[in-house]
Amino acid sequence: MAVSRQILGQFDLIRSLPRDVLDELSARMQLREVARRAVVAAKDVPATELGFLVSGRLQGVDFTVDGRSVGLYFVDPGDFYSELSVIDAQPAPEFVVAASNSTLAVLEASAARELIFRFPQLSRQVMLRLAARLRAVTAQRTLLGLPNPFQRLSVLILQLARQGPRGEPHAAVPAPSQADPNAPMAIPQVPTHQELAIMINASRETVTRAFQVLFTHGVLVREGDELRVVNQRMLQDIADGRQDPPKA
Amino acid sequence: MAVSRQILGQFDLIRSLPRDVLDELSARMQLREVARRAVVAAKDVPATELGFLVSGRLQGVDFTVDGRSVGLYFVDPGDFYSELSVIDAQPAPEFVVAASNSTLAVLEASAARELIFRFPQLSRQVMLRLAARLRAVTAQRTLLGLPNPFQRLSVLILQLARQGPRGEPHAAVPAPSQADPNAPMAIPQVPTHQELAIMINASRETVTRAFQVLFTHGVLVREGDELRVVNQRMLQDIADGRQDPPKA
DNA sequence: GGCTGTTTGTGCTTGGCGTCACATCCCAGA
DNA sequence: TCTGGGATGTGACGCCAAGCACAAACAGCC
Repeated sequence: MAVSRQILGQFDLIRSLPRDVLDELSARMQLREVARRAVVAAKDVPATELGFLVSGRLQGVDFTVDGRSVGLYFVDPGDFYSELSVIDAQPAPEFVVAASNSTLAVLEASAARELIFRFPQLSRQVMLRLAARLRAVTAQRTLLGLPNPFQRLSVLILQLARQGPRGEPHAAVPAPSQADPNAPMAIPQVPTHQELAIMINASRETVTRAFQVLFTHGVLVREGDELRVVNQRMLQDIADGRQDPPKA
Repeated sequence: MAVSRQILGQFDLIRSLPRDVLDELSARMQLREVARRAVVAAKDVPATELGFLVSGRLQGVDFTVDGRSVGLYFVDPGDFYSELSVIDAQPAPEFVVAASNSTLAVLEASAARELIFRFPQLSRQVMLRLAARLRAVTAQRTLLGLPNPFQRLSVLILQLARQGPRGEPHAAVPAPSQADPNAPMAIPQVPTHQELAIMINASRETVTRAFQVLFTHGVLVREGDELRVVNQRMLQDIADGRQDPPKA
């Protein structure tokens, strides 16, 4: 077998398939090792295979005109990737690179497509994944549509604090109205100012200065690697445009 | 029957289902008339039904903080809508309103969900729709990430000229590298400067002024309702950041 | 410990773009 | 034909944020 049944069992997507199908998959899939920084799936090229991450970590990234990279989402072991390009056979809109040394199991695109549509359970999961990504990107688009850098940063902080540790842009973000305004919020692994700046389409210095203001107003507190949101209401008010960003 | 078989036959999505399923659908679906401007599906609320447009026209819209509406996509007769919220049972990220008086056929959400996952053919179509929307939104996000308003406008013009008459953000936009640089490009129904301004996150005046520059440099020509792209290369160069926007 | 590269903080200057104001222009509808 | 409302064009002004330059803090790593 090219890929052991044991490994296939790691993946929610295909775990529960009938034995004979799993056997065939096992034979047709390929195991592959990639080093950190390796490009796992190229942009602007239709994916040739659907990938499953066995171990390590991948990241969806894109590049701005000036060559900076923008992190879009992470892929963790047990997850799959390249599903968009596989299902519509169009060029991928982003790169997938290895964030650390990783082991992949890949299945040829047309076989993957056929498999996905044959089993409703798979269709369902892939569809939910697409839906989650659609929501995440929509949220990003809304954010970038805001006029004020300060406002964009506020929205981003709230988004990051709501969702898991590092990214999971796939996760559905609850609407502001649903969020408990008293729940303590924190961002465990704060991205660098530079990274935040790219996400909100602003300069690094602007982010730094905005943080200064938020610190001095006691809206945020830095605690080691963690960023705590102390005054969530104020942040929300700025994000919603109900309140102007404090000058200093 | 609540909805005639004849009407169901209009919809690619369900047209080819078995007779007995169609009969059941026919009985379970509801026909509804809505007036222009009516809200067909609300934002931030999970959809209660999957909708099919029989006649008229719908539009997906969102609102900015200052109350302006942003057109996201259109729904034409034969299309369906609210699929995102139906399949993941989460609140809808945008409104769907009637762009003109319209006739809808609706199917209760859980029934729709079950139907979609029962027939691979439906899964496939819905998935392709989601994929197309994901690509469209991703393109928008990329566009808004560009630093220069002039650059953003150039990208938008190229996008609009590539795709159909009025929008179809659902349509897959070919990558720049694939586009024939000699093919004459045009935007048949130019949106107003105000609308364009919102799409690229700039002010109306900035759009006007940018157009002036493009006209005087012979990059664009206005021809009645149509906007022709004369110098596609220059537009592309500006869009890709290879060339600075001309000052005047 | 030192050394090097990355991240953060801050002042200064400048240009770009948002905003206001008003003049046209265009067209639909009375 | 006139008229009013929306779309467009254009000048003037002010301010915000980008960009540059550099200092300081910090993290690895030998």
